[in-house]
Amino acid sequence: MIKLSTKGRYGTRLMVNLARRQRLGSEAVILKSVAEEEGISIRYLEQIIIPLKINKLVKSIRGAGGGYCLGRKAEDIKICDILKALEGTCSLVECVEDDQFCEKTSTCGAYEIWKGATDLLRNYFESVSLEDILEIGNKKTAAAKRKAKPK
Amino acid sequence: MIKLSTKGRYGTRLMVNLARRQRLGSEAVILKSVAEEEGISIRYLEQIIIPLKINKLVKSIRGAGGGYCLGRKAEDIKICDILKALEGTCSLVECVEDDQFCEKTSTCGAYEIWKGATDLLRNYFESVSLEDILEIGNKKTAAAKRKAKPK
DNA sequence: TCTATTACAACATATTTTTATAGGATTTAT
DNA sequence: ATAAATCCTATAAAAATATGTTGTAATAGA
Repeated sequence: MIKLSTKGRYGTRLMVNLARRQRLGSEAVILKSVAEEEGISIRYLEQIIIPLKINKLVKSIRGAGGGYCLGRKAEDIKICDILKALEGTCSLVECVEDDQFCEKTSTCGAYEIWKGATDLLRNYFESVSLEDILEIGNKKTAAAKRKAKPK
Repeated sequence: MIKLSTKGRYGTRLMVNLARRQRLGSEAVILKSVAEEEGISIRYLEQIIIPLKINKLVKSIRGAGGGYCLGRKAEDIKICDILKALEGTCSLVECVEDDQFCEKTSTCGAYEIWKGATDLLRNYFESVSLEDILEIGNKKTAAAKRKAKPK
């Protein structure tokens, strides 16, 4: 398994959840409700959302009646932004980002492979926004409805 | 970091090393020399090579003068084969491989993203063979030589 | 046949990172 | 004031990442 960590996965679901609820009209979304909907421990989400907040991907409103909302428009938040905030980088291996990391990069055969794969991934994650994901979700739901109630 | 584990990384370097030495005429390559060349603990390589052997990506020759060699031609070993042997799968998340893994896949917005990224990666890793990597390495070396000794 | 070399195996141990839970402090609307 | 939230710190549990030890088995070459 080329592992996308739980931080990256849960954090993305958190952001998608926030985007969806915001589109449906919610002002501030409380983390507890996200935790329940997504089936993730609220204590863990609290930790995960910190870097999202630091990177201005979400804004927080403290106190009663508070919660979280997106830091900017859903179409301006790319998956890559989320992963970068949570995992440090969007790449598969350190050496692709940091040429100090390994002294063998100039002779390493595998390097070119990790570079190629990382570029592919980064391109993809840079191209997809939260808005795009919501659209995909809508199509899925519509398709499911057509299947359930044909004609 | 979307992490490619050390098993996957070291294992790939091990295989590339084996392929290169084999092309240069070595019969059996002893693990100790790979460990030294790659700067990886031999103890760890011993653990990593076990699944490579089980999956017939390498053959072992026991006893004095023994060592390891590729299980088949370098052009017939794809990166994907190596990663599958070492990491179980070539995918970013469990749910893409195993629909029993998470009950939310039908409604999960993020699912389509992980699926798309995984397909991209798999395609790429299925397309690159050890032979291809050696060719890339040759070009790099040639380019470096041209640069060092121009005209 | 003996010896050195090498793979193979089964553990044990240590360190670090990831994953997750817990308790309480702080802020704020009502 | 109180309840509802975020915020902050500590700790626990599990997995990944190694390293160490003590062998056994196979084989080439002297």
